[in-house]
Amino acid sequence: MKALSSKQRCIIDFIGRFWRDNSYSPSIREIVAGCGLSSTSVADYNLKALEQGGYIHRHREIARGIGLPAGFPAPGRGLEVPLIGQIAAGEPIPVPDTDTWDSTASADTLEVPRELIRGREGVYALKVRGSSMMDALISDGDIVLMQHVNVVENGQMAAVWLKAEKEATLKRFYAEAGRIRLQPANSQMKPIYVSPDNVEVQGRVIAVIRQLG
Amino acid sequence: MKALSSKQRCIIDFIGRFWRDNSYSPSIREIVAGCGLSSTSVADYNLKALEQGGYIHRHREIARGIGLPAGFPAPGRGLEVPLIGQIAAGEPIPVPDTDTWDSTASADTLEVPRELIRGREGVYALKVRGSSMMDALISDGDIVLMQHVNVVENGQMAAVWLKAEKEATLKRFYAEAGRIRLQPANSQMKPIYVSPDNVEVQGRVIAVIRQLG
DNA sequence: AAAATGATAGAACAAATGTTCTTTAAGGCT
DNA sequence: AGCCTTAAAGAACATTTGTTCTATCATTTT
Repeated sequence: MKALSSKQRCIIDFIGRFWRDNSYSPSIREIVAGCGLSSTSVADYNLKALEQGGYIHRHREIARGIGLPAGFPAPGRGLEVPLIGQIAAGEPIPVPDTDTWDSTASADTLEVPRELIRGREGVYALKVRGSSMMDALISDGDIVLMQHVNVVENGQMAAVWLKAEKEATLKRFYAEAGRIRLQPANSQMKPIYVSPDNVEVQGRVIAVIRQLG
Repeated sequence: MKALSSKQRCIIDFIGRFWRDNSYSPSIREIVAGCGLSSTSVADYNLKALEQGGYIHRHREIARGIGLPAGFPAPGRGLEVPLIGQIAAGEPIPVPDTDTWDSTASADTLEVPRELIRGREGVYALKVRGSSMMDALISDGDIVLMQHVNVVENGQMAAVWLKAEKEATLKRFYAEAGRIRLQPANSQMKPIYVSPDNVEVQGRVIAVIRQLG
């Protein structure tokens, strides 16, 4: 299997983008336009190569019958969010830049139901490592779906970075007079009080997914 | 908005089925064949009505450009599982019949990532009511993804029905000599020992989804 | 250099497919 | 009955769109 030419790379990307936007495959001529090709035969030529390589599935004689292998993002269904790393107490979270948001740049992605995201921007996923979050009903191996925000409402579960302690943790966030209360979800554990200068909100938890067995 | 005629019902179902099988929309003439219509104009006539009712989206002049609203099952992406009810201690779980498995018959469905199901059969979802499962890191409002099985391996989280107590609960399941140990996930709670005759496994938990904020 | 292979162009063809027009039938309503 | 709306038939039409054929140019191989 040979390496993809830049044209072929473009074609695959275009098909993926087109699928994302329209829920159906582009026609040959739309590929020609989208990738700046000069002729439908050039598109056909490269599509044949791509099909042989298993990058796409073509349905002969069927209009807009180009399919992408499973695992490709589809509109209206699940959404792909980047799984950007793990969170464990004592380690910083590598939050990606919100401006240059590009899920394809991330090594690993996770498909999640659209209902969980509900149109929110800047959503990413973290894998929880260690059982240090057990007090928040989150255990080792869970996936937490995060939204990258700098400010959260009172009572929301958030990933906060404690500058002095150099520690990231998941806690419920309460802004009180002159201080911040970080409340574990477990009533048996006492809240932590910190100065507003000391905390940096990295994102808020919008969902938890735990896979068993 | 008027009720759907049987033709229109058939058309929508056919489109959905076709989408499931082929990853692309059927052509008008395929709809004609699939629903036993007599002419393309009949299909067009009903498709216009369906579009007006918001049941489908049509892209004019685009071959196979019929789209279905979000939430419809798509191949290779998420899977729809029936959300068949709630589970709370003391109430029975209405486990559906495995033979007549029909997710469309269920009132509510949930789309879950394919990775969570991994090809398993008989998967359904339950909404957890009450905080009685807190000891298993599952709280009120969580969605538990269940697989309908009659026997589980030791240590797996399962929904068990205690015949004598007439009570359903989520616990870790351990078959020991002459008895069954039902172990809460929380070390502060003591296990329950019951007779094998008294327990009926309703399914095992394969994932937990918690939605916040 | 000659031949072979890979890639590109342009055009034309044929099939697939959405659209529309006319006609007919069936009820409902005045 | 007469008139209207809804529904259906059938055909024809116009685009869209996949496919193919031939010629050209570049690159590699012999």
